[in-house]
Amino acid sequence: MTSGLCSSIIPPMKRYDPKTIEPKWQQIWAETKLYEVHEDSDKPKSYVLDFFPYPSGVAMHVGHVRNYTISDALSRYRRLKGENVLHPMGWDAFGLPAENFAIKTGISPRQATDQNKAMFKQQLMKMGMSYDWTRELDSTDPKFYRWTQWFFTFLLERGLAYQKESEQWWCETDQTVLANEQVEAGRCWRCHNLVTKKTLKQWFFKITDYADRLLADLDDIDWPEGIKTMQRNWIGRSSGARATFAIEGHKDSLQIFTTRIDTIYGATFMVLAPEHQLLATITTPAQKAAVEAYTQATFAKSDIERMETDREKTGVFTGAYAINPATGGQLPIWVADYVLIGYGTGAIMAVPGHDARDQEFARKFDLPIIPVVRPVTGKPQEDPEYRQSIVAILRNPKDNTYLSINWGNQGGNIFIGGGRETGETAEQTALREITEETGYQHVKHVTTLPAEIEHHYYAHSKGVARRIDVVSMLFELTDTIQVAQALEADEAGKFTVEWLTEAEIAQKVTDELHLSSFQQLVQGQVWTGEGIMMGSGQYDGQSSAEAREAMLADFTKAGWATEQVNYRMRDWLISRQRYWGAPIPVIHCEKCGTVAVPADQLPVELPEISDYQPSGDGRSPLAKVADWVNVPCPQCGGPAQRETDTMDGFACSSWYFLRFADPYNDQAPFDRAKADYWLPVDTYIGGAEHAVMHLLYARFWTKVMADGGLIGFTEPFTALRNQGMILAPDGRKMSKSYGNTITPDEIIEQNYGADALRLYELFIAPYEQTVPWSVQGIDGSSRFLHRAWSLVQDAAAATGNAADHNGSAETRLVTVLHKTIRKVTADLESMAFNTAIAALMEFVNEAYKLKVELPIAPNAAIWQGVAETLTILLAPYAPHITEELWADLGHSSSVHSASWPAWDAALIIEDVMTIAVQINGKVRATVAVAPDATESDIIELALADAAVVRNLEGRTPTKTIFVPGKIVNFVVS
RNA sequence: GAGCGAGUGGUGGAAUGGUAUACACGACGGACUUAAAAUCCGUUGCCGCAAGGCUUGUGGGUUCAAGUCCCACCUCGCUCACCA
Repeated sequence: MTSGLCSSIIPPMKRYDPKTIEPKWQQIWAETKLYEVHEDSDKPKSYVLDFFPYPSGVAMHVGHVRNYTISDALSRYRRLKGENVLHPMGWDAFGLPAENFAIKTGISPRQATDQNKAMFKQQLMKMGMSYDWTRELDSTDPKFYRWTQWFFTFLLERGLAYQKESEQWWCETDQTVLANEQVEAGRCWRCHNLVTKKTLKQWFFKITDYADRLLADLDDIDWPEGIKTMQRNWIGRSSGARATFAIEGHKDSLQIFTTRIDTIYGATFMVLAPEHQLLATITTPAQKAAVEAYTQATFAKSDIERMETDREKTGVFTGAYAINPATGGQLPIWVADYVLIGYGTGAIMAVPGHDARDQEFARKFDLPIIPVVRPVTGKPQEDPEYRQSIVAILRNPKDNTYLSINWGNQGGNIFIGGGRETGETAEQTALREITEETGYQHVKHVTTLPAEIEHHYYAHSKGVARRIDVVSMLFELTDTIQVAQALEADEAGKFTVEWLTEAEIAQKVTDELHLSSFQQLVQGQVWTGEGIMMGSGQYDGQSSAEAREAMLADFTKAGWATEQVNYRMRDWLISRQRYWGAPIPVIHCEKCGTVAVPADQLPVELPEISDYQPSGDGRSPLAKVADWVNVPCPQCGGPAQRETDTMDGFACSSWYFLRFADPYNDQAPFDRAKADYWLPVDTYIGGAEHAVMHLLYARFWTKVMADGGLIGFTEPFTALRNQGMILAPDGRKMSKSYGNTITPDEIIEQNYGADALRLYELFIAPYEQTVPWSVQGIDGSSRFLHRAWSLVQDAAAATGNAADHNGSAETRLVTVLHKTIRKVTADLESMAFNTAIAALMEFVNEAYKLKVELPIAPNAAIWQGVAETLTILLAPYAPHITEELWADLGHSSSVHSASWPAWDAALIIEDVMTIAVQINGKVRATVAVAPDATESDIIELALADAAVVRNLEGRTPTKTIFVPGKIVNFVVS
């Protein structure tokens, strides 16, 4: 056949039209139940889960769907690898937005939620996500929240849920209390209005009981380090001591918490939080008015004002004194708002010598500052030589600069320093060194640090390790007359004298001893680090760490101190004064007290109401529904009232991942065998914003369930991955209010289709990186799909089986294909989707070039095999087009049920290797060699290269580095 | 202020200590077209006509060899923020 005839007979190539292909396959997948999974499989299980989304009233944008695209690609890859993949989706649908919408419009939260769910699901369906929709969950479905309520009673029975009257964050706008985690810089996390405090009787979960395990188990899970750090900081474990201080003339004593019991000899006053109960009893009549005025003023301040950290310290003396149990000394007791009632005991011993806040306070109110820890700087060395030494900082008061010596490469800028000679005072040494090294003579002593610094260093110029005790002094220049320097031989000409400003010092002086001297002498900083004890009686000379242990042991024996661990984390406030949540399943009976609703009476269903306004008295709208509130007591049958608070939405998301394992169970929240089969979640994917809330709560519930024998594991999410945010093309966050959102729907509509969108979501950057969306960028993904389509369609349509073809082109094609399989496989294992897709683009580009030498039509057999592999490699990201191509290649089963291809290492070996030739580390030439060329062959070839000869300039290499397959490096002098 | 992360072309980005700038966007040139779009083929870090030289935030160090490892600094992003 001639080519002219051919083109008139062969029908034109089938056009790639995502708009017809995508809905077609979505329907077929649903009909054939392609993504439904069951436990009865001999394949290894894998559970890939997205964070539980809240279906808001605004459609998802391309940033939201990045999360689902990543997890879907991963799920599809794992299925192809032969794993039994659970990949479910559901709705975390309780919450304020739906309720506030109801208040505004009268549309019930139920109705709004159902609409939003439908919209979100529709969006995900159009994206071709491979969820097992038979397991879809809705946390607002009574069949689901029945079990959330069941867990509440489960916690109640175990003493892990309790009720307490306490002051709590209160959002006036949303008319509800908030958990600590939900207050961000003094504002409500939902409406961003300032929050206040309100005293209410509230339900709590005792998460603090699990603080140690929540901390320790972080070590064993594969989570981003940043998230683990945030959780560690949030839990905020600090171990220290609780100590009792007697109060002069009172029976009551003062309890304090400190992590630095070693500094107790340096305590010079005590501070109570303004809310501290003892204040009323210990304040003397003379100070009463002042203290009351202070506390009143404090309470009148908003919490946001009180949380300002750069505020000047304020406080008032109470007139009372405590006795330092270690020294017997008298310590004035002050009240100040920098001490927080919620942490420790709400009272501290103040050690202004070693705590920056206490020092700031002491300076302001002229209280004594006593150092009891000598600073230690530098790294201790073996067998050090001991010397006494000085650091002298000389200020020129005229322009506020400081004299420094620049040693260049030998150590940068330092101040004047030197060893003390026998019989010399520190001040004499300083004056001598200043004159010798700089020639200045007329200076006056300003101040000396009260504690000598112990410094360890290696003196390179003398070749010895040294431990020195250093007296640090500040001098001022009285006039600028200089005499000649008198330098030691090894110092002459090696340094220059420079006058530096404070800002320059911060940049240029890096020596720990000199910088620390400057910070303490000039900037008034205190030493908060470790060191050697002084002024502390029998503990003098011990390291601060040793003293901490010794004192704790001694003081514990003496009966006035005890070891104590404190957590920053508080118990989880679970009650909310809102309608749209799971009712707390509790009934208050006058006779029986607080009674849990029995399991067989669950769920406590939300009544339908028409008025969603909060009741205005700090109770939820449910309080207004009399026939729902008034019920007989489950225990005595007498008159009783239901609890009207509902649960925080985070209760639902603390266990939903277990329900996916067994979503239809009406006897239990889940069957243990099913839960133990599917869980823990293998890969959990979502944004970093849930670092401390959901992820901490879910870990807590999992541990409670494990302790209760409901499951056989203690961590819910083995691996966690955070996807980065997609910003709008303008670089700002996508937001309805900026009008810069881009939705997946509009991109699919513009004929790009879901596959191009999915591909671009993954190609745009590494998945964890924040990146602005590029409107034109998606063209590249779309073009690539069209090119892949043409290639595979050409192969599918071809029928030839040429015997006499281009063998070297075929080898090349197979080599490139197998390299691509290897690269794509490795990249998917590490979720490097962007480079996996780049490798596929390279392969298609290469195939386009090779089909010139090895035409497709007569070589159909070769190209069809290549096309099949390419189609499978592409399937995880572009599930629709690959399904269509797979069918056109003659398959009747789904490409998503195919097997992931393996690569053959033998086929990857290239027939020519390129070796770079370096001279002194610079690439000067490349040589082409056979893969089996020996080292000496290659070196000989390299030395013969014209560019190499020219650059060697007749020199003979003194050394030759050979890295097989990579480089040859000739070292010449 | 503290902790964590990141600085590579015009842009998004690539690179087990071994040929920096893969892949893509954009731009430019060409083919096809009556024309445009689409498509296909090229060019594209900087300086230079070229030979060649220079280049991964800045400065230093380790190494035969540094974007990569070490030290200091600068800038940006995120998180926490008086937690004793």
